[in-house]
Amino acid sequence: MKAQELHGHLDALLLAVLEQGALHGYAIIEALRARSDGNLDLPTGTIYPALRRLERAGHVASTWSTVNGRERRTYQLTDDGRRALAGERAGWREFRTTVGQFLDPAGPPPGTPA
Amino acid sequence: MKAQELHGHLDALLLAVLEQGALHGYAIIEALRARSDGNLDLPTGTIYPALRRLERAGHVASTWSTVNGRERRTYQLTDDGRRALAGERAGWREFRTTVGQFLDPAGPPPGTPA
DNA sequence: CTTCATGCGTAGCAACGCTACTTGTCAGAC
DNA sequence: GTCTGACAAGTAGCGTTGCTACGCATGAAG
Repeated sequence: MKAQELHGHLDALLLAVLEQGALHGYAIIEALRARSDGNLDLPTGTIYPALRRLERAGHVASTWSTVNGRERRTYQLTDDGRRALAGERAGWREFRTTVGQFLDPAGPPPGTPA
Repeated sequence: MKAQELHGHLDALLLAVLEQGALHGYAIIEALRARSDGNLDLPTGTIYPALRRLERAGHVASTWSTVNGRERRTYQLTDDGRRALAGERAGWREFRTTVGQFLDPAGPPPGTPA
């Protein structure tokens, strides 16, 4: 899929991936690819700057480690990040509903129950 | 809602609004606001350039008319635009599913049935 | 010894929507 | 008579964001 459309939702995806456990950048890329059935194949030039943004924002924290002589920077969600993720989820639901009113076939999307 | 997230989906929204009949720019803004329960309140600086993009792309065609001494530019979907809208709908569904795999609570989103 | 997977990173670009502004008519308030 | 506000169109310039295309380094495999 054209990843251009991700605009503004990438941060949420990253937080969601890290929700299930700390990962380093390279592993995040693979996790995104795996969990999306290969639909999301994001280049490093997208991920690394995004992670630094998230760190600057306080949503994630990073720690360096060396595995097999290779330097890894492992990112983990902070409490602030967890809160941010909740907000992103709410925002996503609203976005999805709003846009869905125009692009989904008629009938209320049951993804937003009650 | 933050319209920033619209990035890449605005064209689809515009095509979807025009699907139900030709409208002029100002009316499109009101239609978006109405059909989204006020969630989508887009400024003219967003709509007008977008419509010109769509026209340049051949997805819509415009005709001028004067109503009550006020100049109106009415946009209507072209056949090409109708095809584009179908594509946008497919893209939206894919996007929604992909991102939903990360941001929606577990369980298959019934918005994508079968 | 060279290639490939792993792993991090930056510089510069392009796309897109937003803010802020301008121009103009008409209706209604003052 | 004037002025405000809804209607109606438009542009210039900005900021954010993701992408392309690089560079650097290690370890394993051929």
